[in-house]
Amino acid sequence: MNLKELSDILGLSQTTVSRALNGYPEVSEATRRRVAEAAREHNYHPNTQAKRLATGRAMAIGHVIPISTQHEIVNPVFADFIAGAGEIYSRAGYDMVLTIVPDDEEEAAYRAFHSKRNIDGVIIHGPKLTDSRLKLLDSLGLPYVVHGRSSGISDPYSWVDVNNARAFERATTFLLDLGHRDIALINGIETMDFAYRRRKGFERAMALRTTPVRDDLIFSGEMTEGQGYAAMTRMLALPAPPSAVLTASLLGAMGARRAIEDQGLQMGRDISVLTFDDELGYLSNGGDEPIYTAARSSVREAGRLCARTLLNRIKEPDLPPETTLLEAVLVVGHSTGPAPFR
Amino acid sequence: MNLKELSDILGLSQTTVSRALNGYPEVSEATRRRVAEAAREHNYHPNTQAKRLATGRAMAIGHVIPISTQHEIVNPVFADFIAGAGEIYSRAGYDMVLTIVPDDEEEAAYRAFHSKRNIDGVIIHGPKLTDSRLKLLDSLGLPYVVHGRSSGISDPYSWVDVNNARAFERATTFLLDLGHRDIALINGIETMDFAYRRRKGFERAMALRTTPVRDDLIFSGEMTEGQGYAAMTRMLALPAPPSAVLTASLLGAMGARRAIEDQGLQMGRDISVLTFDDELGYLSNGGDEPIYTAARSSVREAGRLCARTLLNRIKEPDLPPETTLLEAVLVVGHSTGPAPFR
DNA sequence: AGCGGCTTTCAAAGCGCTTTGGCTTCCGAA
DNA sequence: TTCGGAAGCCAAAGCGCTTTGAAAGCCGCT
Repeated sequence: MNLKELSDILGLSQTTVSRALNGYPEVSEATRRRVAEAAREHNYHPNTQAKRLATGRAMAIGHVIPISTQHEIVNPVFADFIAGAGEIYSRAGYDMVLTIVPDDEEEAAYRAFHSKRNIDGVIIHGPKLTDSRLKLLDSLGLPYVVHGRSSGISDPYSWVDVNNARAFERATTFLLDLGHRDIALINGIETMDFAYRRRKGFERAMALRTTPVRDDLIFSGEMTEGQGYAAMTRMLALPAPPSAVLTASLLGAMGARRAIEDQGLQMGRDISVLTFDDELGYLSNGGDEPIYTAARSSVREAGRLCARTLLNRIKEPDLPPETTLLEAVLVVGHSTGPAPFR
Repeated sequence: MNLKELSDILGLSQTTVSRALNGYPEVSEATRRRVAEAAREHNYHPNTQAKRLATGRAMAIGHVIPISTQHEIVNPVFADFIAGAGEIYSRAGYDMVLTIVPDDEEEAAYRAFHSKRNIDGVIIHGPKLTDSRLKLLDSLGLPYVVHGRSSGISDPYSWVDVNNARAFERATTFLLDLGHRDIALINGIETMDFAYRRRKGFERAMALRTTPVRDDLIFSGEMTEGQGYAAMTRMLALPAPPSAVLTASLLGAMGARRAIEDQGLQMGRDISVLTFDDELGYLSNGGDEPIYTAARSSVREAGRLCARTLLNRIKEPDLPPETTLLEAVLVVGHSTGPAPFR
């Protein structure tokens, strides 16, 4: 059943039927109803491809999901981010198209998106300190919104980000207030903007209290359970181990906890752990009462916001860039306590 | 730059240029080279929408990802599954389009896929015991491959599955051999086919050794860390707690471990834990030496296989259904040991 | 010279929609 | 009674590609 057949049945022109179904004003209410009725009855659904060709809009948003080339890891926050964004897309009638590429082929993926003209805009995930993708997309004229920011880029662009610096500054201050001085940081990869900002926040809090940052208590790497475990194990073996640790993800915190308990120590008493919590659906930080003290911000909500922002930009391309800064909330769990005497 | 412009430049017809670029034989090698050269030089890329409309093929595969309505959880294995499938799709020039829906709207999502005609086939995730989606897709004539199986469906269909029953039977036997008799099962939701089969495998192994299955040691629910923790905690509080537990996922096992250690017990000595391990990138089960004894099977590889099978079916729709049964390998870690005396 | 059979190229007809520009009606105002 | 304009509808021209059916050119053969 296509438009032609339907309009033949109705004894109307394709024009009128098309207009009736798409809510244009130059159709009488009576015919509009008649058309809608017939469309339902004959189970008519416009062919998406034809519509897209005729309108020039792809009605789809692209996401390029990089796979870490070293470790073959897909960032686990994507699932939740996409769940949030997808909700908005489907409500607006947009498709979500995903491309999964090794992280050194990302640019090519964006180019392919553009030259195949099968999407109307993209979300940039995991921006680097100075991310070359922004320039690329600007030059291609492809609307985009960044999930995160890119500190090295001064031109304005649209983004949705958590105030990572502030979150880690507050988290660090929280630990300092508890008397900790040897505070470790198990961070994400610091070429990533979010990790860089977190480090800065951490350093700022330490500096404000004139507490030295110890190089041997800083780790930067992929945010997995295994890395958290390995880093924590190494630090606990130091002559002067930390009394508290900040981790960049709940998985990392779980790894750190495992390392702590492997040494016969107890989290929250012997070693404090404070983590960032993206509120991933399958990895909740306890129920009503959090297990880990954490800076919490929902990545799913960020997905929703990114999607809304992007759809706006596609509708009104000439609007100035729109930015959203989310604040993480610091929730207190059982993983932190006063610094023990040494 | 479109086909018409390019062919004008070349002084050839659109037909010839199209054929040259698509590798049809009725074009001389000389012109083919000339055309390819010009296409590169003028940066010509065919418009995907137009191509799709003309050929009637969408060159895209649909995935419907359900969100648990009760718990708002996106199954964490999807990320890895999709990474595997996406690899195959992009190599074959296919797009991957995702729809995220509450799990009670799944059927509608498939219908929408079909009536919008914007995909050539779908992957069915998380089949139920008797999954209504298969009938639906059959009636729509939409090619599909099931990741998993649906025990209640007798008509043949294409699937890729792990031998869950066998894996859990072997795992259970492994624990029985270590002297365990009070073995707990922390399973997935048992309306899901994979969980049902795991339970069957467990029961079979127990029956073969005439060991009673205790109802109070069976839990079925969402496979999260929190659920694993809660279930294990409850079981440890029983008058006769289990000496070993089978969990359906690494996250569940991590939760169980946390519960065990909360009680001051030690995993592998006081309580044995044996888990299913989907080899998720961000959740590795230790490095060379596994932490958890586990039945292991890569969900990413399953994604690759599903994708290949589906693309085959799209190319050759009349082929009889193709099925692949993967065997999980049992790897021994530190989470299991002989049953302690009571 | 004429002919059948290749090879190579082309014009034009789709694919199923949107949208432009124009054509009828019909009504109220002049 | 005429006329302007609004309301409602339509034919046809795209959108950029593929594919059908036909034609032109060239070859060796009789």
